[in-house]
Amino acid sequence: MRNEITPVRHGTMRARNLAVVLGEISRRQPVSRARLADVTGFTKTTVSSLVAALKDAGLVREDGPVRDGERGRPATAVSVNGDRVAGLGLEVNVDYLAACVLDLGRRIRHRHIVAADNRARDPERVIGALTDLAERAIAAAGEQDLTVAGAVVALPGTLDRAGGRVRTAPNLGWRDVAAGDLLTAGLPPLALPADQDNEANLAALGELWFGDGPELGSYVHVSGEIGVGAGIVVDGRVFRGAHGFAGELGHVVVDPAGPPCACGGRGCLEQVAGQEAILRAAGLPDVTATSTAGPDGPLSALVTLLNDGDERALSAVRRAGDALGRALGAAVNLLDPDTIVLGGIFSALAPWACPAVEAALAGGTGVVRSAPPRLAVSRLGGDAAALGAAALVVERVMNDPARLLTEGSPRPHER
Amino acid sequence: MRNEITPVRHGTMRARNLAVVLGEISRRQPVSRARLADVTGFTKTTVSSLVAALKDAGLVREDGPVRDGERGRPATAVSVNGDRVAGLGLEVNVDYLAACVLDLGRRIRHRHIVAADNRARDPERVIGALTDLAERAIAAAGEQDLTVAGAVVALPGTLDRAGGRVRTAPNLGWRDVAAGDLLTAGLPPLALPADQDNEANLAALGELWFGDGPELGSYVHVSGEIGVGAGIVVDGRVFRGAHGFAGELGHVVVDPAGPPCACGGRGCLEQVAGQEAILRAAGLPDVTATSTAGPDGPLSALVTLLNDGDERALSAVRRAGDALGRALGAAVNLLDPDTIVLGGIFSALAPWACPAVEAALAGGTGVVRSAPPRLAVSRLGGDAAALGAAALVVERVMNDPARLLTEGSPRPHER
DNA sequence: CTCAATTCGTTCAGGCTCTGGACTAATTAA
DNA sequence: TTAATTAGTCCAGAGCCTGAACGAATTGAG
Repeated sequence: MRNEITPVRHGTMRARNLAVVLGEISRRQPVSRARLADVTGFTKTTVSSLVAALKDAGLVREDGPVRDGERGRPATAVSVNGDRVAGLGLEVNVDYLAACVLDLGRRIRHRHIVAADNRARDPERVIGALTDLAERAIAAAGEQDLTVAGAVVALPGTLDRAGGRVRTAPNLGWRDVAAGDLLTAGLPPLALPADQDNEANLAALGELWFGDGPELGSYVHVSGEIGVGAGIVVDGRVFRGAHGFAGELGHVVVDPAGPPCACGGRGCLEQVAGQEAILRAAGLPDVTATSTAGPDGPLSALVTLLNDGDERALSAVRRAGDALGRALGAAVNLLDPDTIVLGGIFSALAPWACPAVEAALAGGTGVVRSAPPRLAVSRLGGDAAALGAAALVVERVMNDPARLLTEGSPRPHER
Repeated sequence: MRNEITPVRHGTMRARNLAVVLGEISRRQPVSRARLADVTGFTKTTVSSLVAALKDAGLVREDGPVRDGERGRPATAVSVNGDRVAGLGLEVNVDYLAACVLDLGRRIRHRHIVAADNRARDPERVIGALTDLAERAIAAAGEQDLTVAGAVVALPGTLDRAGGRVRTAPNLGWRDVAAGDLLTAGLPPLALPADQDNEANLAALGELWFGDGPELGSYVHVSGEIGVGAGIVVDGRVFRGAHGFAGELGHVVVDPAGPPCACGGRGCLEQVAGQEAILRAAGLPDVTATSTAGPDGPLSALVTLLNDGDERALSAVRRAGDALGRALGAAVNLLDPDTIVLGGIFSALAPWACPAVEAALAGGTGVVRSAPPRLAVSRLGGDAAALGAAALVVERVMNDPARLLTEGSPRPHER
């Protein structure tokens, strides 16, 4: 339970230092060995040795001599090599499947979204279709001479990550599905084990890497589609809580006298600001089952109404924004983020919802903190979670490149 | 912003491994070197060398041979030596000051609480009085042959921990006070730098070490006195958020139409479940300025009424419990703790407040998580934060014993 | 009582990784 | 052409962990 401090051996030391140097290269590229020695505190000897190992693994590249205008021998520029290793991100959502291949240089090399009504299908069938998508993505990566180092799947539900199982995914109708096993069975063996994570967490990570990223600092990323979820990122890491269920913003109660929720509570945020609730309040049919599947599908009608100034639609969105702002007020008091990021359906509705969100937020977060958190809107599309999943694989490679050096054989004695 | 991976050298490796072994000794004491080699994965040689270093520093002790009933050479039992090093915990609160000396074996060696109305006094005077208390504590430690390795101060307000400053402590009337400098100036130099932290965070840590501790896992510890605060502990570590203001449970809005709060919001939990609000609702005068200062002072009248079955008092506490439960519901959804611990004034009121808290909590935390969080009541007294502060010093020694080995000289290149 | 078996802890050679000074390489300024 | 400057490599050395061998202390069988 207590945070474990693990033994360190020479191998561990080497592995960590490889990560240190790789990280510094990524942050400052192109960069010379001499400068790396400066910023890391290593000797030039050590830096040379570490860079050589990274170069052998294809993670890093020499770009040729560079003179800085100063005198002295010109430096050899070292950069991350984006052309050898990539991460695969996968996403299962209610009305689509998505795959995304991201190279070490954080360039998207392949991206594919397939509309599919996954509510109507068996979990096995869905994972089967996802595996097909993954195989095509791996093939596409291979054609670009990229090796896929690992895969992460984004799933809309509560997970038992250690066991590789989906506990419940209410919007998919799943219950205790061994998604991890099903997926690994269908995939060629990768250097890193396949992993899964909550869609909201991964969408938040997608924002970190592809949105306004580093400027955001610590933030809460709201990512509603059918349900309403939030990914909490503190210092670049996802906060998961004790069992991985942190960030369940959708079931924060915003109106104790409100309508009952499937979760057993009353007046959950999801019942007021979820996609179906907003559509209903705006007088639109619940179109989730119609042909316009895929990201942003069911919302287009609502956006049209809003653009036309339809009063009922506007008030529905305002009411949702107010409820969202109040729930976020609690999140701000409890989690102390720098920024709130609106993603999912709320990024499309932001022009109309933001004022209400901001007002409610300001009313609930007092002078305790010096500045109220900023409110930002995500510019990422519907497959933010797939992007985040791929980015997570890339991040893992960057944080422990040694795993790719030892050619697949697991590192000794990790306890 | 991103979590930094720091370079590892031989010295770092050694330092971490010392911590590994010391931690394992603490967890399993008395324990043989052979068993330590088993559980850590180190060779017997390495364990012997690490234990020898810890023994030289006085952190560890050999207890003589022990036969396990099995055959073979009997083992030499190794245990944490609680008789050489200690941590000092200090606490400034509205109506008292406290100090506490805790040895490495987690035994309390000295404990002193002084009632004092700190609202009426200059910050310099308060810190001065605290320094006196600290000096007496250090002297008391010295008489028991204990070296005080470091000190941590618990303060009821928002802090700039890096700068050693109190930003605001509304209940003390402090604003931008350089508490860290004032304290270090008055104290003899210690091996570890003096540090400060929020009272709620440290009270939560106190619960971890002295309450039901390890069983709690991840938990939210409510610690209201004048204000209402919460310390969030995940896997044995305090969660602080981006600026260290996480856990501001007192300013979660529980009634948007409620009374205005000093923080600028309306209907904050503190306005309904804070000590003054409860006393007022129960028809009691606000006695915080009277002579009954010190922990639990102003509450005794209320507890008497509750024991007498006074309907007005009972309903006031029920209403507070309901509000607290609703705010905690949001905390559970966002933070996903195993347990909620009621401390501060709520531990005294628990018999009457718990049913309401539990009911409200159950209504706001649905089936998303498999089991609702347990509700526990702290058995710690008013100086829980001072205990937690001292425990934090001890924890730091345990997590990095090497700092005490190198005789005060700071370790090289920590960047 | 003696000897084999067993377990504990130490000793010593060896290997991995970082350090630090010396050295070579490549360039600019005089 | 030469001195100065900066980049990167080489090589001996030191710190720390590993692993096999060994002495120490005890139990149980003969």
